[in-house]
Amino acid sequence: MSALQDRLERPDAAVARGVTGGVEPGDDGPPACSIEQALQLVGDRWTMLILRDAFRGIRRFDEIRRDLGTPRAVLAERLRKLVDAGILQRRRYQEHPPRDEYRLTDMGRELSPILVALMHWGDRWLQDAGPPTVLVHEPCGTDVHLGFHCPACGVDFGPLEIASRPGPGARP
Amino acid sequence: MSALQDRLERPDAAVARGVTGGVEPGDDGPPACSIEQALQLVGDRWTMLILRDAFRGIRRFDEIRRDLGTPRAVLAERLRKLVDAGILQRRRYQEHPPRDEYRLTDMGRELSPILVALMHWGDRWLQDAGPPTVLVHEPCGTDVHLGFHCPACGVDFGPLEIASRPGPGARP
DNA sequence: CAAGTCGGTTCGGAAAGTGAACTGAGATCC
DNA sequence: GGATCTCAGTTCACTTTCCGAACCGACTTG
Repeated sequence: MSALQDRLERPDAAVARGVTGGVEPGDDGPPACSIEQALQLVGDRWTMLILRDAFRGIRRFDEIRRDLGTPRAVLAERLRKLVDAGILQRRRYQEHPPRDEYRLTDMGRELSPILVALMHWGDRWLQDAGPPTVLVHEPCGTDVHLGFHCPACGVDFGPLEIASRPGPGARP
Repeated sequence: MSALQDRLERPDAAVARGVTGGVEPGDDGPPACSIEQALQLVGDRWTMLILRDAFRGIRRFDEIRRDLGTPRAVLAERLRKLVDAGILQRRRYQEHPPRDEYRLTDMGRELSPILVALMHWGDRWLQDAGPPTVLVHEPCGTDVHLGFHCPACGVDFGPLEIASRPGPGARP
């Protein structure tokens, strides 16, 4: 039985020590868990949708606002936060009148697996008419597959074969 | 130049027609975009953290509450929502006193790529001391790799090689 | 029978989200 | 050259959600 299977089945499991989290009494500094830290930046409905738009090539204030219907104040605040975090970059695209747009940085572009994973999950469980959009590997046109792969074994696998261990940045 | 590269570079791009989204004037029914639909269920900081805990084997009300510090009312509401959606299942684990726990369904378990993608991104961009936790392929102990893979070409690739097309469930 | 645990609900105040109106720089129209 | 338009916000009043603390009821343990 795999480690995840174990966690899924054992009612009294105190397993999975690896993933740190929770708010300890003397809570100082950022949370140890990367998921929690990531969510502090992008774990918000509007933020995620803004990023989806960025991947779609929608990057001007009013364009985003029209597309999503985000209240202006919220959009301005979220864009500020994303720029401060280094996920978006504000760039002048014309001088007269001066206009800026928000484009993904490398940091932002690497969020794509998260968006793709959300999309695949939504396709599979929420869309009964079939996926409204499919992503393809452009050179060949084959449907994009996002999954766990082991370079050592050369196999694809599912969540049940995953185990977690403390990493180099683990805290005492 | 790839389709995504195109969207990323062209300032006037009206590309990426595939991914549908936005709120059309006579907005009826669920959004066409799977990302948006998925976010309506799991696009919330607490919800994501509750799910992270579920993967860690934390599944009782008070256990979650202690771990995350979620206000009771919020936790109760989120769990209700997740159960209604079919992501968690409420299951009696003892009769005296009657106690239930919340465990992942298949639908919930398939959220793992989203959590893993969040974790990897957080590890890479937010944790300068190195990842606090690493996920390994249990049979061999190698670090888990989550990525885009093309079964036809047999290669791994990045977001720049992705193109989007209307799928079978696309709307007119 | 008193105290404790688990899984909630209820409540009042604080924070965040929301739509509408306003601003201000520049372009365009007539 | 004045009126209007666009873009990218800010400000404001109002509503919704969140939050922490208190309470509750079923059951167990001492």
